Amino acid sequence: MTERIPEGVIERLPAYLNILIQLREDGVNTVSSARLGELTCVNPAQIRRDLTHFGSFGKRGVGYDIPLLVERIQRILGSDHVHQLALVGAGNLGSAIAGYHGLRQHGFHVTAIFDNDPKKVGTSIGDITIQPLGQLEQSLREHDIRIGVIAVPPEAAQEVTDRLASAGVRVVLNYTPVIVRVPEGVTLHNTDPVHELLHTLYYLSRREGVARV
Amino acid sequence: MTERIPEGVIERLPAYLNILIQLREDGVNTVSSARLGELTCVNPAQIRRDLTHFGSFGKRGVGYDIPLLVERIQRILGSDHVHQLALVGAGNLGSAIAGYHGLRQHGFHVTAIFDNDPKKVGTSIGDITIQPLGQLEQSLREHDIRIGVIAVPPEAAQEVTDRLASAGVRVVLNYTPVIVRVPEGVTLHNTDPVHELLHTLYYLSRREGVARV
DNA sequence: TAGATTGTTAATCGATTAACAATC
DNA sequence: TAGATTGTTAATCGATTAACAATC
Repeated sequence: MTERIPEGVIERLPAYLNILIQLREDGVNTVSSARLGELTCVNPAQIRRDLTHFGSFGKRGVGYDIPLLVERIQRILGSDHVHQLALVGAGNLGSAIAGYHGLRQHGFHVTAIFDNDPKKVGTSIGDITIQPLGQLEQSLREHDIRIGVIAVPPEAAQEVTDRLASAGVRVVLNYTPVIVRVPEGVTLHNTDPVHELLHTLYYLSRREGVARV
Repeated sequence: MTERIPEGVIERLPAYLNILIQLREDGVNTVSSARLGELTCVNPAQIRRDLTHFGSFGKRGVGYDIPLLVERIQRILGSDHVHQLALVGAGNLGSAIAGYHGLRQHGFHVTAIFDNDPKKVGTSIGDITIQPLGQLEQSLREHDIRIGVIAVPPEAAQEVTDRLASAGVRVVLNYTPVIVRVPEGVTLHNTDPVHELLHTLYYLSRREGVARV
């Protein structure tokens, strides 16, 4: 299976997974590509096409077994096992992220939280004790953490990114509005609400667009 | 100019804008499509192509005038004037959003904040006083607010969405992990950090991908 | 067996890119 | 004038979709 998988496919898999998990929670056992297409706003033919990149998971005349498909997609994405995650910044945003239910649901576990506010260090969010920034490198190496989430004030973003990267982090999720640079081999995700709002705005001002994004 | 603009173009404009604003702040006056392409990780030909959908803003042999291009893109997107925004939920996440610098920078103004915790009602975030949820409809109509941001606990997400929509909101930005339904004519944006993490995970587990997303 | 729905191929569609003439 | 870089066309590429045979 050395075939190259198109980006678009990988981007849609989490959307399928979300709906499938919700269906599973509702006790539904089987779903057709037609129904899944409705729920995800994706063309049914495309869903079938997407899945065939990884194998054939359905039963003709019946549809897809939901628990099985969930499992398969999770294995494809790598969310079938726990991923440890370091959170830098324990302000409002950091606290919100640490408490976010969806993370846990998909196998992400906040293992370490850092902040350089002495008032916060030593206190806890959930069951994680906030550590001083100085311990970042040591702690990351100790737990072999590969994913870092940045929720610090903008001016600290680049420095924190650099330190995360040099401590072995492979994926950086940047929640600040600053554009940070990452070294080769590190994947950067910018989560900028404004970016999306601007995008929507275009359609809003045109009185167009019912696009679900 | 009744030409249909491809989605992809509209999605890239905010990225151009972000870089252009940053360049402008750095005092740079002119940029070529080649340089802008480098900074945004977009093919220069594509940038030029994208812009021609709206006119021709550059000077051959010279490049693009940054202040002018910023202005043009802002006008295209509709971020050249202030947009009022209602925030529902004043917990950690809500507070983080209210204090987010990038919003203001792009002309978004948090006009009203709602929460149903009596301890929070009456207190302020920045210079906005938190109102009880009961005042949502009245307050939205009064200020003619078209954009709503949901930062409430998951179980309240759908109800709040419904109320926002029926009070005239046209764009809903959903920060909860719940899938909410919106009526026809309302644009929904889901901001789900897990979605992105899962996407990245795929490349991480394959030791591939340096994709900047 | 009849009905349903997948997996897969082939056709369509649109987006990206390369190339270059226009022009600053 | 020479060099640079746009605007635009045409070629490439890839992704989406329709259609249908396979099969549950």
